[in-house]
Amino acid sequence: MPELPEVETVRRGLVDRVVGRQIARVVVRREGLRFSFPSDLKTIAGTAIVRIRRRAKYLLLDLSDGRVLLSHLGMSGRYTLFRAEEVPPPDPHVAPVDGGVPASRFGETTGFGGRHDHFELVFSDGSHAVYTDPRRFGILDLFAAEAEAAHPLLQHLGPEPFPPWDSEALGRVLSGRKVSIKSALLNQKVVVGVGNIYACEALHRAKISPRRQARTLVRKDGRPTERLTRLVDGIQEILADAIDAGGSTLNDFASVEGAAGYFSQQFAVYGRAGQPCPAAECSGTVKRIVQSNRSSFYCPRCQR
DNA sequence: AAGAACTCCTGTTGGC
DNA sequence: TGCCAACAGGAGTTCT
Repeated sequence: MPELPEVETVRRGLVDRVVGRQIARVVVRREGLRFSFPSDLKTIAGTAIVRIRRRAKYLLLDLSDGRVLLSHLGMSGRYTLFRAEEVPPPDPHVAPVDGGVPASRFGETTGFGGRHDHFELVFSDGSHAVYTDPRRFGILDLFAAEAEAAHPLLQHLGPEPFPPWDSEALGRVLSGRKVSIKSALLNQKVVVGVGNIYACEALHRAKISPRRQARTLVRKDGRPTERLTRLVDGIQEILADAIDAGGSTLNDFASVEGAAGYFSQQFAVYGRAGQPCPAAECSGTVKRIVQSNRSSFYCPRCQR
């Protein structure tokens, strides 16, 4: 589910509700997600969350003892926050897990003790943050702040898709590359934060075929083409629109759950195979193809 | 070396 | 109605 705008929306929701809180306890309900949970995860008890940053699609929670808790939502991860008074009553028929909050008979719907609630942070004021991830593609890691720059998941990441990043920067990376522009956009070494959906949408806005070779967007002298300029504009516009859409629902803690999902307005092409291209003056039909094992949606008529 | 394909997992959807 | 294959999604790993 989450691409950069969704992760940013979750970050903002968490900032409002957990920055400044002290972690009283960590409840772990399974071994790990994609990777095992860090063996010292429970040692974050007693620290406070002092800041929450985002890098690419990673959330970075700065702890008061100088360590960083890294969280990636994978494809189905979400956080649900409960105030102390919202914690559901324990079900006497269900044994507590890990000495933590007993599973509730409401667990499946509230996020408490549900089958995919893998860990939770219990704060000293009695509130909770529950991490739920049915597909378990998420990642959790813990390391000292000084180790961040060399972290294997972070050190090879490309630039954030916002200024000063621009078409010249993107052009330098794409020069000579034969890979399709769509696949290039999904490569986090090229630019971070753009996932399958927004890559399709940005290419549609820029009227560029996802099949076009990346190198054809760069002139021989290394300068960006008009297409490349349109593409960077398209990426930045759609990400900004999506963040705004997420932000508009932030009052409600539901957005922290990720329930807001992708910003709700209709996508122009994503998931719309067989439907008419919504671009002005275009009479084409949206088509679905597979690139690098991922679905691409585009209009062969207006996207060249 | 670059690019494509495969892999992890599970809930949902579409076709027969 | 029931069964099952296909699909979705991020990114590390493996293959070509």
